[in-house]
Amino acid sequence: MKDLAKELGANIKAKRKEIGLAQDKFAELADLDRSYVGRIERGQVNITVDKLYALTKVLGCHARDLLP
Amino acid sequence: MKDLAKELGANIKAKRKEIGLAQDKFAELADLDRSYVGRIERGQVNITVDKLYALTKVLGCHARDLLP
DNA sequence: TTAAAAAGAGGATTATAAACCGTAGATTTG
DNA sequence: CAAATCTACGGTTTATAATCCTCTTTTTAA
Repeated sequence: MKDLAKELGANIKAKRKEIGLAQDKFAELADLDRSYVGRIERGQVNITVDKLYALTKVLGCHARDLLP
Repeated sequence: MKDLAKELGANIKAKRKEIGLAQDKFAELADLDRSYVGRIERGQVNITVDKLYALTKVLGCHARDLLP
């Protein structure tokens, strides 16, 4: 599970960088806590499917593109 | 979110049926509670990514194949 | 080199996912 | 038909996802 979260987090972060969006702004747009988004990107937490969708919506991609 | 869970649940159920696996046995193989798997299939709960993977592992498919 | 912006990190709390109990109702099978 | 099997469904409890708040560290730009 730890690997899964890490890979997913890395993918999310990469996508965010690609867009040139600050973590801070990213969290705000996804209506999530900034520190939590940080934990997600670092792979420290196991997120729910609806949070995953909240993120992909902002990133402008599909969950498929982020899952390992 | 409710729609998301419902669609995901329906996809999981369909895949399980396809394999000819009982919900009961399915839960056991995925190491999840039987009643909880029932709720997942009915779209009543918002599951975490690692539970999603636990299910796909048993179903012999990828998360991509189940996500709406 | 420094100030400001951005990301890392962690404790404490709240919300909710997931487990653990069961019973009722279908559906199938002998 | 009865018995066995499978699913729906709900209440309660436990584990943990997610929030909120704060401070530190790193990065970037001036």
